[in-house]
Amino acid sequence: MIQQLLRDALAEAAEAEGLTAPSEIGLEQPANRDHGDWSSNLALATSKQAGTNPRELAGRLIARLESQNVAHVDSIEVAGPGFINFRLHNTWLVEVLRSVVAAGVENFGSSAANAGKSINVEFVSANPTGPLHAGHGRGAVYGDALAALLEWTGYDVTRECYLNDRGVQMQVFGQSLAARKADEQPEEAGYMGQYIIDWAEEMPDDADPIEWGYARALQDQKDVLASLGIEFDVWFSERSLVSDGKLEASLGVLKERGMVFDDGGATWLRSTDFGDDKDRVLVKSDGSYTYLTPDIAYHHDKFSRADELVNVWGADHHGYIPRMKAAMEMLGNDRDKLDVQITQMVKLMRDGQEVKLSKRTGEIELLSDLVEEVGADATRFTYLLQSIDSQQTFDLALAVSQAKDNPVFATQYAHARIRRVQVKAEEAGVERKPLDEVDLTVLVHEREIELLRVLFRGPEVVEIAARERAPHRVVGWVRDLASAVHSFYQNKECYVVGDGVSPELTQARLWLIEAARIGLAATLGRLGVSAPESMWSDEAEAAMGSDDD
RNA sequence: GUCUCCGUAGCUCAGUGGAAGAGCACCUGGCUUCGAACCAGGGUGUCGUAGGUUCGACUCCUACCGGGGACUCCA
Repeated sequence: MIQQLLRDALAEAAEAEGLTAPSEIGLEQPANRDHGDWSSNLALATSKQAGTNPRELAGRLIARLESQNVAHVDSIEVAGPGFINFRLHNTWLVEVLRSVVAAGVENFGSSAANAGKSINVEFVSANPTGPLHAGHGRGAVYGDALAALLEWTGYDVTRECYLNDRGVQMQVFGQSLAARKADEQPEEAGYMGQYIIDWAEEMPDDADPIEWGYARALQDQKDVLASLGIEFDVWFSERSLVSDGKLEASLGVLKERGMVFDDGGATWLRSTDFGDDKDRVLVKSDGSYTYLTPDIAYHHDKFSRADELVNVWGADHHGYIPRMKAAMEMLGNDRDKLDVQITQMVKLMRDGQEVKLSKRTGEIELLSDLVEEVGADATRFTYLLQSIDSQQTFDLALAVSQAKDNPVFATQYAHARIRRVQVKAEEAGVERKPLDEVDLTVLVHEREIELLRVLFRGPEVVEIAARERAPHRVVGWVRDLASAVHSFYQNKECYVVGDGVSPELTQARLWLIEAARIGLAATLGRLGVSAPESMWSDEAEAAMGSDDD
């Protein structure tokens, strides 16, 4: 690995200067290529220790480095306030290509960084009282992609969805269905959406509105999630916490430990003792539980099943975090192992107009409508485009655009273009020789180098994205890769097979595009987006074929 | 009032304490379908404001300004 090589060399140089190098020597690929291929801040970090200014120290370190004759290194220079910049021969990128091909689509970007650790990712967890809307979609796709990212880095991942299948809202849901069935308006606090009217019509006369509605809603949610390729390992029922006694058990522990008190006929959790801004009611004065109580039992149960927990919640739940963390701490769990990711709101735009998501008014943008309109790939990719920390505008027109200003299209198209070249090469009778027999050092064109440089960054991006819980970083990277593929493909000096291209160059470029294809297919696959063979539909392709005649 | 997210190019947004970015839009040139449902160039910025920490801050800390969201014996 090139970084290790350079770090070792830097450490050796520092030692020769009598310096104690930092445990992790700073080394990065500068954004600006005028600053070389790799850059280290070692001199800046140790100049105080050396008792000299960074630039002078950098000069001394460079003299040491030059005498080491480090592999791949072409030249070293001091720059800016004291950076040590390395310029490398392209030979180091040949190793990148080999490692990508060796990993293949299955293993590209994967690591064992978190091997042996289990993690539970809970997401969606929408009330089973209605269909999922477009706002839920963001959390659903984010959670699923995050789970994939975590698997990529070695975690044993459980995808889990919590079902709030008991309590007040289920009663209200059942009453609303029953009211509509009787052609009446639901009571004021009831569910007003059009779907209640539709479902009430479907509901058999003798059905229990709550149980029938629960099954109906759950199936509806499962169907739309399946259409997005999302499947859960565990559907966890809130009712089961009551029936198997886990709710009473965790409440009992809290009582035993003096974590609750009675006031006004209600039972309160002393959450302020553990960082919450108010105490919270667990058992209301009418004897019923609040939403929080079973949820505490639920999270305590999850802690018994996984080393780490991730919750994906909507922005309206952020205030809920301190009380849950407080309760987990009271029950003896490590609050820092509960990681809550908050997704900010999504605005849907169609024809420049905002589409409202309000459940109350019934003006609801269903996730199923969204998927039907733009397709599963575009839905997933678009949701994943930007950080969940910022509000998102989801442009329905852009998501289906068949042009490169649509990031989904541009990225998939890059894969299709590579496949087309590969197929054409085969049709022309050009066979790709085994990698060992191919001279990759002929890859020196700027477009080729750029492809390899992007590919090199891939695994590191995956690692950062998993740590930061930020799938959008992988999306950013795969867009960069696609862009590099398009630049390569469009460049007339970069034909893979052609009259002016030597057989040696053809072989090297066949492997180059295969490496790029691996990067695209592996990343898109993990994000749950397809890597198509062609962007044309079968019919369009047939039509084009006949045009050639 | 308290908590929280956001504030970076005209717009939409990336940015891991290290030397300000992408796409779109815009301008210039190219492109008779060949691998062009385009290509090559061009950046226009007090990184919301003011302090602080640091050799170094878009990044960390504090306060303030502006916008979104949340505060319940609701879920």
